[in-house]
Amino acid sequence: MSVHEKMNFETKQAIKNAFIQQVEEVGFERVTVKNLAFVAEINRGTFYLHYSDKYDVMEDLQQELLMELERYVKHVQPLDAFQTLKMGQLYQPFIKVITCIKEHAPAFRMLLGEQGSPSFTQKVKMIFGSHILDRLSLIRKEAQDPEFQQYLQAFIASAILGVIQEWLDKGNENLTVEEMVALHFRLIRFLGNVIGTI
Amino acid sequence: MSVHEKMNFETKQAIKNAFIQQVEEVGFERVTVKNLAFVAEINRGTFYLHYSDKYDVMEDLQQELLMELERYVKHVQPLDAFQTLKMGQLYQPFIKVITCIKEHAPAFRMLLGEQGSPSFTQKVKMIFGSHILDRLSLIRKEAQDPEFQQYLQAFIASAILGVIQEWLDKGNENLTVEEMVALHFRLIRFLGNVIGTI
DNA sequence: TTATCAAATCAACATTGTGTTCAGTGAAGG
DNA sequence: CCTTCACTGAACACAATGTTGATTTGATAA
Repeated sequence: MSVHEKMNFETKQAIKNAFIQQVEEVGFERVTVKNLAFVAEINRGTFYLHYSDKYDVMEDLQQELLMELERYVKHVQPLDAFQTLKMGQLYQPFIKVITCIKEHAPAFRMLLGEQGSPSFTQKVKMIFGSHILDRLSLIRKEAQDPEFQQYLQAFIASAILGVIQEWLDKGNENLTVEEMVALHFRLIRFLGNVIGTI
Repeated sequence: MSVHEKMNFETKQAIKNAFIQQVEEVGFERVTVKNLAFVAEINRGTFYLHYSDKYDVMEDLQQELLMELERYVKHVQPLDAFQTLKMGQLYQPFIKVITCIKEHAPAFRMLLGEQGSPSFTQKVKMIFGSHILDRLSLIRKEAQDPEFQQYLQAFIASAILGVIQEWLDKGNENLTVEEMVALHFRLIRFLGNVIGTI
């Protein structure tokens, strides 16, 4: 634990950036405090004035991003059964999620990537999955069965996050937020058609 | 590297089991060779006769499971556009995947879980995603556009794996393989309906 | 200008896990 | 009976950890 109350914000930020860079480079397990200090250009002792260990940095970073994600998702328009029937309304939370992730792309790319954290991925799914499910259950009573609801949420949230992960992998300049939304419309429409023919 | 050629198979197995148990308990990063040896009830030196470090164990375990998964998935009936039109045919690879994962539930639960490996998860998605996509592109020319195909595969494979992860979490006695398949039919039918009303 | 104080530095320390080596043990099989 | 071989146990140098205490830096404000 740190003894000091107020500390240089930029040092913490430097540590977090070094952390993101190092995890991408060697994977979380191979990150050492020694190397973090070197990359962040601080003394190893200074690290311990801010964090107790590398797990502490990881948690701080995840907390920061999850709160940011909540903030974005919460600012959707209030729920309304009639409005929800419009696709744009149903996907309001989804648009927010894409925007937020694009805003913090390097951190999300790391945490959702091959060297990232499964528990973080799970939490991200929960956050926007529950918001989408809230809207779905307004227009479909079937989506209110708790057992089914749970799997439905896992299904939809995983599908969307899977596409987002692919998008982050490619380097996110490839597609804009609007194109991502259009892509999802196309994917869902495609699936609907396939199902229709069977 | 190990010096010996033939070694006791049970010792390697004991190490792998200890590894699965330890990763679930403390997470991969906190697993130590010292503890693995203790849990597996072998001398620490003996560990190094079989593996060079804990990463080596992780890779061995992943290889073993990925090859097993390939084996299951490959044994599907040959592709045929007419047959593929039947839902059961389209989901042949999917049924194989569920069966294989259920067969090796403890290892998959660990590797696909919150303490698991994102890169392993990615590889599993690729294996069964590509098989499903092969079948889909037989009946839908749209699924042949490489750019779209890539995202479609991520979308479908992630959705299915999301449900499987949920199923593993709950303890897999909860649903049988047949019920899992039925659940997926229901999920896809549900989505089709929702899309239809928009 | 100078005194102050928080933040960062630097060196030293005990501790813990690593990976390697090597002499020894004990059971199975020719 | 004696060889073989997986495994044991103890010792080793090495590297990263987390902590401590003394010291330097630099911004602020009296």
